[in-house]
Amino acid sequence: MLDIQFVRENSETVKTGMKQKGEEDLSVVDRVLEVDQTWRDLVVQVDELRAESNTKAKQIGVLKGEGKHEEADRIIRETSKAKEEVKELEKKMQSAKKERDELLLKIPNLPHESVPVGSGEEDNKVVHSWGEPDRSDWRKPHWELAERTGWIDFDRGVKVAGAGFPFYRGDVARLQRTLINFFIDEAVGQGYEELQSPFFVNEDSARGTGQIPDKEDMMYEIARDGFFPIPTAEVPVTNFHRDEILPGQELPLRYVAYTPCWRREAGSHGKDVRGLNRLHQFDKVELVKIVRPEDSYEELESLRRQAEVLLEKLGLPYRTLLMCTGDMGFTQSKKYDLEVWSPGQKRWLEVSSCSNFTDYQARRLMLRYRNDDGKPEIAHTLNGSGLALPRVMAAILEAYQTEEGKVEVPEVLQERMGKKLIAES
RNA sequence: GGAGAGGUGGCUGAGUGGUCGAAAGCGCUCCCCUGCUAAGGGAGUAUACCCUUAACAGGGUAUCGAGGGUUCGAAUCCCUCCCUCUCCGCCA
Repeated sequence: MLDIQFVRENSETVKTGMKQKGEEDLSVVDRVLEVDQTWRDLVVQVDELRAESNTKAKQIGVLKGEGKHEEADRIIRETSKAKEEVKELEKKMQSAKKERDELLLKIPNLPHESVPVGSGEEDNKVVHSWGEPDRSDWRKPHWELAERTGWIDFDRGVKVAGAGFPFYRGDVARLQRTLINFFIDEAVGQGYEELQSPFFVNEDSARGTGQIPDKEDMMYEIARDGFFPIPTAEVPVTNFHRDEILPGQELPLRYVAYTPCWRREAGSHGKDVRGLNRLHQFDKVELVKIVRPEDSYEELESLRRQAEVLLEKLGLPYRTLLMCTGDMGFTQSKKYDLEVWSPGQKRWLEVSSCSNFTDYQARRLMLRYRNDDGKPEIAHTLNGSGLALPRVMAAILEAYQTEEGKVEVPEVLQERMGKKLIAES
């Protein structure tokens, strides 16, 4: 959420940013300010009343200590009246605070000035591209290849779990594991700390990174035990330092974590989601950064670069999009999407999304650091996929397939993989 | 899963109804002292919010695992939940 103080002082800036992000109801800003004022008035009243009764309680203590019981009883009688009043005002104050914060959560993070203003996909800017997309006609989409060879077993996945839960077999399973290791090792080589996280989180964590209440439908829920299977490693890893004040010299913190991800993907079916394009369970290597506010946009560039290099090393043509204001997420101030070319489908597939959340996410997490003045300050958080596995797998299968229906192993993986060619098993 | 013990500031740890946001020690910061080092002396050292102020700063409120209750007054008493430790059971 945004800093209430900032909203108080910059309501017009907030509205402008909201409009750019495609929010229609700007009245929420005024309502926040209104309820905030109500709350502040109540705080003053309650604090005064409490100060008064604190003073009296102390007097009573002193009087009783001195044995002046009658005087003490007199004050007690006075005070018990005020008690009711405090209770009532406290209730009002709490509900005003709650209302204000709920409204505040409806205000999105504001876009950075470098983000193109626009309303949809068509306004996203291609800022970088690498490699030549292969538009020849003979390449099969990965699902045809995978089904025919039995490398990826969608049908048995349906039997055992459901649609969107495939089995990977033999060399393709091995290729996936090799890719995961490759991605992690690359990040570790760049100074990221590897983290193995829980795959389930509690409600506080889901709330911390904003899955609740905005994106509840995205997650599976294990209601009986109060867990949510993670939709992305962003959730456990960013929550790692929730409610902490980090020593300033520890920043920037950079983490890399491999996890499976579970997403309900309610309502998405059809051609675009065939094969590996969209799954209920998939693997992802995620990069998370916790940085000083003044560094966060620079850190976003290096984060994006970290992800881009992986595709280059794999020899997969891709392009990088700077998302426009209208196509950005609620909590993001700036976001890049990396799209790999899928030569079998003749389309771009999103394999990474690198975002700067500035202090928006960290405020909710109470994730702070001690700045150079020794004062606690909200840190900035960033994350990006490096990379999401299924679509990279799809692109590899399609781009590296041979006319005999085999798949070459990308050179950078050959040694780790222990082979150069994946043949039908 | 059963039985018991416990959760206090950066850390250790005292505090079982009143002047306790909290003793003491350690750590940290600044100052003094001492040729250097070590030792010693003094001061300071949580977080959030609100109010006043141009600012420096000052005042107030809340917070002793979380939430609720009793009371004029709760770290201290009661209830619920969470977590940690010990023993037993189970288990990769």
